[in-house]
Amino acid sequence: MSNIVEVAKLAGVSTATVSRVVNGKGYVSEKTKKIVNQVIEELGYNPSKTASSLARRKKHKIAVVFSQRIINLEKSESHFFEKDGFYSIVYKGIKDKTDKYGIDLDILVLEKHPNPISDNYDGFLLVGGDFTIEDVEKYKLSKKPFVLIDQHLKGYSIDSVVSNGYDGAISCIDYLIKKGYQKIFHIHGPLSHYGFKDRFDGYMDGMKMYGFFPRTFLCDDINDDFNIIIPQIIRHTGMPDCIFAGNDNMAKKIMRYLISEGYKIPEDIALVGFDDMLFSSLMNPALSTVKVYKYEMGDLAVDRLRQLIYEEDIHPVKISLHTTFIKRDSCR
Amino acid sequence: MSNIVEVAKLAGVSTATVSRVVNGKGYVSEKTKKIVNQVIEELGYNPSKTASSLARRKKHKIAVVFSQRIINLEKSESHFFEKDGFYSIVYKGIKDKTDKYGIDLDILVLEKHPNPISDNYDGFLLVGGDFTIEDVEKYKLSKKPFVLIDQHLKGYSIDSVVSNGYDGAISCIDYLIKKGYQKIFHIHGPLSHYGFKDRFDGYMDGMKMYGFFPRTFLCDDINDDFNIIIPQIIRHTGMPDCIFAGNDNMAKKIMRYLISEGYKIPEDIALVGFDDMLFSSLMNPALSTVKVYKYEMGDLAVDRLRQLIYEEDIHPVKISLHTTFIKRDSCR
DNA sequence: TATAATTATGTAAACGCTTACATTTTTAAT
DNA sequence: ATTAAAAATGTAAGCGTTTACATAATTATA
Repeated sequence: MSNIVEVAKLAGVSTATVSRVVNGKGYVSEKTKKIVNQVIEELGYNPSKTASSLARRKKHKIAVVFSQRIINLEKSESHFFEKDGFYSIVYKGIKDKTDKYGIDLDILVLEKHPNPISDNYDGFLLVGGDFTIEDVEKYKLSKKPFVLIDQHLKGYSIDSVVSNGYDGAISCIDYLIKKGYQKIFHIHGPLSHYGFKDRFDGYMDGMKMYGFFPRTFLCDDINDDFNIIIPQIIRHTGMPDCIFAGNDNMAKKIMRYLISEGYKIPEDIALVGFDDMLFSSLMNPALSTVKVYKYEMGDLAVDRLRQLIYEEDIHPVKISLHTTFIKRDSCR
Repeated sequence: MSNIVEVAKLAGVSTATVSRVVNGKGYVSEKTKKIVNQVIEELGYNPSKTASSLARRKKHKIAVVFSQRIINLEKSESHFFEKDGFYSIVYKGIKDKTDKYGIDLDILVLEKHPNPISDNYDGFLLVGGDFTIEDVEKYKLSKKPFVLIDQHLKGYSIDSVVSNGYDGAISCIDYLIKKGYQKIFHIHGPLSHYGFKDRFDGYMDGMKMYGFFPRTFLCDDINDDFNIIIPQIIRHTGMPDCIFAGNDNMAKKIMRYLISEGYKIPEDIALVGFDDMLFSSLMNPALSTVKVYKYEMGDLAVDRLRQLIYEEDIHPVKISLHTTFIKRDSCR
């Protein structure tokens, strides 16, 4: 294994210069850049990450933290995710990007991981709506940068990458209303989850914008039995002409119920989801939904975290990825 | 973050001594050991892995390599395994042990991983029967230690951790014969896989030992349709009174066929598997099998690799974990 | 053309450990 | 009591980078 000294010697420059061309920062003339790169090529020089880590005081290693709930949800137990889950795709975006940058990645479970574990990582990716301000405070104490994915805490200046559910919901409602739907119900999950809250707000504003009466129903998106919930809602509030579900998983369960009760979709009742999961286009009828860019969320979050780690005086931002309404067969 | 120098200063010793107590090697008196540990405790000193890696020229990082076939087999696609597969449990053994030692672990796919990737790892764990001598030669070239898991290449002095299928098969055949079975057929997978070969040899020797005629049938354990294979075998060779399958997965498929054809197990025909998978005890009838210590294979392999990495002049060994016959309901 | 600003390169001190080797202390052997 | 061996500790040179700072070369400006 050749090292930076050999390269420097052969190229007739100092190690500092080699370091500069390798890392692409600082002034280097084109001429020397070329020479150095040539020597690097010849020697098959591979900079030592370890030495670099020591000198830079960076480990080139981050952790992605999931809540136990998410891990269970995506059915992992001993190792990891099924491939089709929402967060599984977010994770794929993360993993591909960290691989590309040569950043090591560990998976941590929020409820389990010991404190202070922060010594081992340059930063954290906190994934999912379960993160509370209390959780986040702990990471703040660690003085290591982190970014929230698919969660944002109102009133706190915390870096986050989320999907723009608000505008997605509005464009969806907009479409539905223009198609003549009037009694559009919104069935959503816990509003402590940013995703649900944002979609909720979009729905509300969308309905009000057109002067329609919004009707929303909170449920436990994971544990509730929709065969019980839906008839309850209908009994209390009357029959909607369209149900706008908080996500595709809920929409799936709702559809199952509706079909089992003999409703025709979309003739008797329309149904729209949110997320655009892999299964959504395969449902029968194919589910109209609002596409969330899950992979891109992961991808962007890594970029963001990298900036926070390697650059200084970065102002916190909330990155919101636009969503797109996808019309399929479950609505007119 | 405190460092070794602070600890040394406070403890009134040299950094060398601190290093010795931290790593538990070299001479240190009990007295100083106590003092140093106390200071470490007080300061919450956490040795820098990075610095240690640099000084030791070790990365504290290994890779576990699976073949694409195994990954597919255990249904992973984007991330990783289902939890119940054979290699999934081996992996769990590996993961727990590396976590314990603070060794980083990467998963690589044999067919995909670029060469030379060896710079990034201290060593390799090569998992599964798909590894050929050609594959292995590549790792030899890298000059990094590696150990084969669940595979052993005849005639080569390569470190490996396998299960003792030979004695397991013998004890199984021994049991069956003593129970009066005489026409015991063995249906096995490719003999290039050490596991199958070893069990095969055990079966052969066990049968011969009692003077019974062995009958063996090779099949593609993954792709073959047992609804076709089994009747073929019976037609050609006559009806066995017991089938000894190369592994539980095959036994499962065989049982499915036999039951569909109306055979009573074990009254009409007995069936025994190998591995003791999670599902085996849940089958109906519960499958008799030979338990393979999968978790322990992973666990031991890590220990072994660690020795190879950190100690010198280690003589190569083959570690063979004894198996145990488990009598359930699928045989007398 | 002289001077300032910009760009290019080099020097050398970190980063936080490990370890070969040297030295001192303790224990054992005679 | 002397000497040898074993045990304990220390010294200091690495490990392979990065980077603050200094210096030199080039380009722009007046």
